[in-house]
Amino acid sequence: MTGAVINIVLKHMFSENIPIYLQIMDHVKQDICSGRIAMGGKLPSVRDKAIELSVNPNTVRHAYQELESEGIIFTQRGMGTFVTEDSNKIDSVRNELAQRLVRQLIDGMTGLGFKSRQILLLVDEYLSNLPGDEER
Amino acid sequence: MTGAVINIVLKHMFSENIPIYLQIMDHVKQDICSGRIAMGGKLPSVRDKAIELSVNPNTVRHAYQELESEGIIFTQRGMGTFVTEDSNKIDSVRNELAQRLVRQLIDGMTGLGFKSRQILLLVDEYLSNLPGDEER
Amino acid sequence: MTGAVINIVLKHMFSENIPIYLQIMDHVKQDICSGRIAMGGKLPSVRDKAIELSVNPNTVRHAYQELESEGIIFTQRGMGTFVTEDSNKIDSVRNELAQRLVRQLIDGMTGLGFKSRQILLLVDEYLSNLPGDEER
Amino acid sequence: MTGAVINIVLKHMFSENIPIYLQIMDHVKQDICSGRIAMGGKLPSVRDKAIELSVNPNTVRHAYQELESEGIIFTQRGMGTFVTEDSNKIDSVRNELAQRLVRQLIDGMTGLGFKSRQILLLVDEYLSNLPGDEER
DNA sequence: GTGGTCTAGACCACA
DNA sequence: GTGGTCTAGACCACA
Repeated sequence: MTGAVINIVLKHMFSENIPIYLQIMDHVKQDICSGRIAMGGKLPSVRDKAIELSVNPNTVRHAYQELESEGIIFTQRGMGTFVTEDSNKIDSVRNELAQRLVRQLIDGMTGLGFKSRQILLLVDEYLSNLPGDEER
Repeated sequence: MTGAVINIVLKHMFSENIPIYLQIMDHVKQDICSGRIAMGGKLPSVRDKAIELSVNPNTVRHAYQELESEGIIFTQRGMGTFVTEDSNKIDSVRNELAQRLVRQLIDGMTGLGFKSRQILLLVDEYLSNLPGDEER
Repeated sequence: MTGAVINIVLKHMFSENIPIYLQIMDHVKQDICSGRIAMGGKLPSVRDKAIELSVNPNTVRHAYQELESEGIIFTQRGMGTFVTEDSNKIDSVRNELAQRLVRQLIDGMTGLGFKSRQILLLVDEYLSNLPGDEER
Repeated sequence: MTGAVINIVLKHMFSENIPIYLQIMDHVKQDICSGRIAMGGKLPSVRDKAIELSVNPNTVRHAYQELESEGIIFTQRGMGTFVTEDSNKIDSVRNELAQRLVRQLIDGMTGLGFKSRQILLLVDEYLSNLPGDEER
């Protein structure tokens, strides 16, 4: 009754407007493309991943299923879920994602009225303020 | 009755996984921030915009209402919808959007394992392949 | 371009969520019931009232028509619009309005969990803070 | 085909001239401020409330969304809608509503030509005729 | 013509 | 089951 009351509903860290299962898919793809999970390596179980992300297991399952149907991961009965060993596949995923990101940036910035030079400058500036990243 | 009938359903050009009304909001913001719609200027009517985008009027209205609640546009009963005349507001929207775009790019690329130098190179390359844009 | 820009869209003083023509009706009723416009007296023309209220003449006309259909005012071709001379009519309007106001207050306050004593206190307090009103 | 057919369309109990979603908002606020729904408690689901009120679910959703944007309630994906746990928020809502009600009464009655003493008398009289309300 | 509200009904993501 | 988005279409208030 006395003192400040704060609403604590600590949940996952996903952006509100994109389906969570899609965001999980992107995360997993990043883990694979960056090598954080090796080719042929084992993914966390649906259960564990759900706990890690504070999300319902169904949501993780949905993401894994989509990734499987895209051929990026595969499931082995009773063993778990694994990254494909097709390096071409992984490369193409990586390229697609990178393409999409760059296109989004430039389409968006152009729509806002920024010129090429200004876009490059802003990106450079933002990168300069990043911590770490020794080997630039 | 005779011969094949082909149903061509030309529809809007929206990305699949983000609510349409949010994409409309971003488009309108871009129109405003780039000056394509002047400060204080009149937006297309809900109905017209809906036709232009091949979308239900309710969806456009949803977008306009959100924009109004963000203070970027305002409505005059029976007269239409207009861009705010508060230039500070517009500037801050522009900055927010630019920030978001750059952050998305860099977070995503970093997650994929790209280094700063590579990111800048890719952006530069993409920009070089753009048509027009004389005054870079 | 420099200095603060303020959005001036000075318009009528009506509450947003109730049709303007209804609010005009209530205002006219108050003018009549309080005697500010005498029984049999002449109302401002639609045109003048519209200007006074910064409203479209159609809206005032709508209000006047409704009032006429309620028998509170009547129109004389070429002469203008006049208050009824039926004092019973006016009394009953006054009672209806007063009833409605008191009921709204008490239903609302009760819904909020206020007790009778608290309601009276709040009303009294509010009245005490009113300016003027010598002859209480 | 034989005999008279009578269509009885039992509908909600809303006043005609105020948008239904606003009336729902007020009702919910009253439920919260009076403690009929506890702080942090769960609101009826959109669907249930719609059935209870004989109203389209979209209308209830509209009301809930506005209440959420006012910070009085919040939504948890797939779980439901809940009352804020910020007691200050609730207090301020309660005060605002009470203020509005009292102001409406007094402005209206004054406009009708009632004096302070008369207003208090009428309110008192109305309260005396209420059933129940032991603990006045 | 212009925005605002409402209904009916479908489909989706999440728990 | 729960909220969110979207379509199709009707009717209203206001200018």
